[in-house]
Amino acid sequence: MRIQKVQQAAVLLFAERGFAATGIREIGRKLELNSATLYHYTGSKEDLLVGIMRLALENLSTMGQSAVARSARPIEQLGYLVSAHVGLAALNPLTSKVIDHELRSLAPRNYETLLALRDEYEALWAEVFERGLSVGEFAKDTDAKVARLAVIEMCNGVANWFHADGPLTIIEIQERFVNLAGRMVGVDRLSDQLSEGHVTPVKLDVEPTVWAG
Amino acid sequence: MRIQKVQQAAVLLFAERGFAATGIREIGRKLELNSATLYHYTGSKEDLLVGIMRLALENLSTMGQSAVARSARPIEQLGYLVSAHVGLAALNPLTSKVIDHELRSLAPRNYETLLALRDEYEALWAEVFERGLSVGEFAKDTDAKVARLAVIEMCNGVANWFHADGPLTIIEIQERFVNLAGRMVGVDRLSDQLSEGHVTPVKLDVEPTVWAG
Amino acid sequence: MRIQKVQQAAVLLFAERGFAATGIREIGRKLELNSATLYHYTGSKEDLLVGIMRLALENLSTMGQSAVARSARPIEQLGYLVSAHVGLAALNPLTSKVIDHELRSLAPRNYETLLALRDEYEALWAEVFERGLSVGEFAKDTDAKVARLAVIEMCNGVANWFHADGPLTIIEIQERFVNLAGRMVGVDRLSDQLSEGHVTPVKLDVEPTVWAG
Amino acid sequence: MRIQKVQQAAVLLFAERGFAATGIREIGRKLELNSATLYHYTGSKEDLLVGIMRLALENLSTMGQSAVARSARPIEQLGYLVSAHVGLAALNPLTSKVIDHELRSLAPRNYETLLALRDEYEALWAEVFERGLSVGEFAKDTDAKVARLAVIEMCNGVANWFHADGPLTIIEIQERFVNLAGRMVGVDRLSDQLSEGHVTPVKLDVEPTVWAG
DNA sequence: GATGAATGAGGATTCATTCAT
DNA sequence: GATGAATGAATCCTCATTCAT
Repeated sequence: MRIQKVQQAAVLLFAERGFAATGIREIGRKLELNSATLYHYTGSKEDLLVGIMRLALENLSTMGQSAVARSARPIEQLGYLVSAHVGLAALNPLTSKVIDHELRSLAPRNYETLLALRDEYEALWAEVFERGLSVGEFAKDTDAKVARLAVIEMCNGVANWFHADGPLTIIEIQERFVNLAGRMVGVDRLSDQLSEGHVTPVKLDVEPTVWAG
Repeated sequence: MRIQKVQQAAVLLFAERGFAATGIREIGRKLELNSATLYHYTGSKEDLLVGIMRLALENLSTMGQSAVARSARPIEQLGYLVSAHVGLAALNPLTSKVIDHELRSLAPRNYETLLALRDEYEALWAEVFERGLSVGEFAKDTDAKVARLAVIEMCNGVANWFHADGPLTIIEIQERFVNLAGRMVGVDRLSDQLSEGHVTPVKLDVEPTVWAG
Repeated sequence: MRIQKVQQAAVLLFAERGFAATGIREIGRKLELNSATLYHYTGSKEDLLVGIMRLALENLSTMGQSAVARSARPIEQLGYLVSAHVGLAALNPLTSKVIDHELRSLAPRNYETLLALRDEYEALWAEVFERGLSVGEFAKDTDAKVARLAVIEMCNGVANWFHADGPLTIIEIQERFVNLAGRMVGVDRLSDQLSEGHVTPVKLDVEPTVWAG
Repeated sequence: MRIQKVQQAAVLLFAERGFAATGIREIGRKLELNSATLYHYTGSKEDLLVGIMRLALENLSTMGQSAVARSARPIEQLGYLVSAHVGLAALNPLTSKVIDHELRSLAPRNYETLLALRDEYEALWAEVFERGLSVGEFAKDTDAKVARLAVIEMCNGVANWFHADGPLTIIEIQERFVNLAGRMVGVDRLSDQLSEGHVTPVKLDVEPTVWAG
């Protein structure tokens, strides 16, 4: 039994019912483990959540930096960011739900730390939008902040409805979302402009493997 | 003390911390009321949530129908839907968060009922996208389902960041979002095509009035 | 609305579920009355019980004294006591259950008072058994105390199973029980020796009228 | 701490104050245990009651079958049934009170199950009375049903007043009750006819040991 | 008489967590 | 690593009762 299994069980339940509504005993039950045993793997229920979120947010941030580094042109950077974000959300939907919804469940100390991680990530987007505008690659009438928030939120949504056994592959989702985002800033068929192709997402260690049925 | 005040206090806390993490005593404390007294106004904590969500979802659904009824052209219908949805989310951000996040907190019976309400609403959008494509008003390469989910999710996001005392008015938000949604289906400056102007949102009875400070 | 109706509703519920398991609101509901209104009729839930038990026990005691006064012979006195007790239990089964089971629900002060009433009544029986033995009307090998307790308990039992719409009339029950009690002290067909016939029981004001169906 | 101790504490309190009037905290206090700890031993307060009643009723039923099996003659069978029942009631008075009074405290599901157990036991008595009459061992004018109910009820009563430190031993109680029951069906000195002697009762695991003082 | 609103105390139960084994 | 027993605090909710209207 490894910490990873514990985190996966936690992610599954946190995503499904929420952190507050999930009992430590439920996590134990899912692992066929006494709840007391979980305390060999984690200091507290909140620590478990923090470990999950930190890993996911650090991954997201790193991925974002790589995405931006793929090109010097804001429009392409936007495409890679969307591709990476959507890829991560589609391949790790449960973990993505957790980072989207459970920041508020953290005690102040942890909240600050993890919020900083997320802000760092969002700052990448902000810069891309600002440069896209100043450089003139984005439509002039774009509101950088509103557009940024809209794009990120629409990408987050993927975690809510994407299913691996659905009609679309992850690459197809990425393509559609890149094109949608491109259009939002006035660029058509942005997907075609990504010379490196779509970002291949990584399956996070904390993402549980759910069997389709 | 009216049921409305109870619902507003509940919305405030449910939106902030989540349903599961909110105690009935906290709601009472916010109202300076003994927790037992709350049970004069509601049958249970879940009933309180159901009352709130039903009202909000019914409102959303009605609003959506009116929006669609404003025009026969899918592209305009999309604009009005976005305008209405964003308007509601901006004027009632806390209630919107609750309907976005707390469906999962409901027991099966209530879950089904309210999910049906939301599905009814989303069906309006689905029809608009399908007709927009078949009629040829939307760009041919639009994926109706993906685009619909993306647009709705980006509109929902407004509830997460909009503040009445921020730099933008509700109408400005509506305009920007209508334009973003228009572009997503290949139409520029959709806001200008809405002959009736933007939908004026209604402040829901359950939405608490928060004082900016 | 009279206190009597309140007492009847209370007896019905106390007999069915027990005093502790009956809520003041349930009594109100049965009367289509707000629970607060009940406090116009009684000082407290316990007062309600006390009123019921006092009336019933006083009735029982009075009835017992009359029964004993009907004859100077212990064996006939026993017959009349049984006839009276069984008659009361059969005509007022719910109230009888309450006095049999709910003494323990009373606070010390009330407990003492009502226990004294019941003891007074049981003393009548004790005297009859003692005189029956000393006078030689009861079989010599009778254990006065054991027989007395056995007879009383078996009579109490009537309240548990007698139904007005059952196959036996109250008089038939009385006859059978008088004969059983007679035999227990060695006298056959005691019922035939009761020159005054069976005691006609009184329907207590607190006994609810239940409709057979 | 064993489940048995928990059951004993529960029986003590349930017998004294009734199930509904007994708090889970009181049971804990009696055991010097936090009330939460009780939930390691039982699923709920009602489960605790069910466990107690099931054990007692199964014991009663088994004992009744053995009693009937001791002889082929109904009159002796009656004697053994009374001996067994009274013996059990005298040795386990608190548990007996619980099974006599608390069936009504059970939720429908449990109520049915345990009522069936009790009915099975009472069916043994019914058969004995019917055969006693048909075979001609019982007085011809006996009303089988009434006599049966009277005898059982008078035996149940033992639990209400018997004390181990009283003047009579259990065997003496058994003898007197067997004789009383015999006379009720027209047979004198039935105790002398029980060739196997009185039934030796078993102390149930759930019966608390109360120290006389 | 009657009631809606209100409450403090307490109901059963579950919580995250600790610790000796 | 693993667990059963244990607990204090908290959970939602119901209790009997009071009181202004």
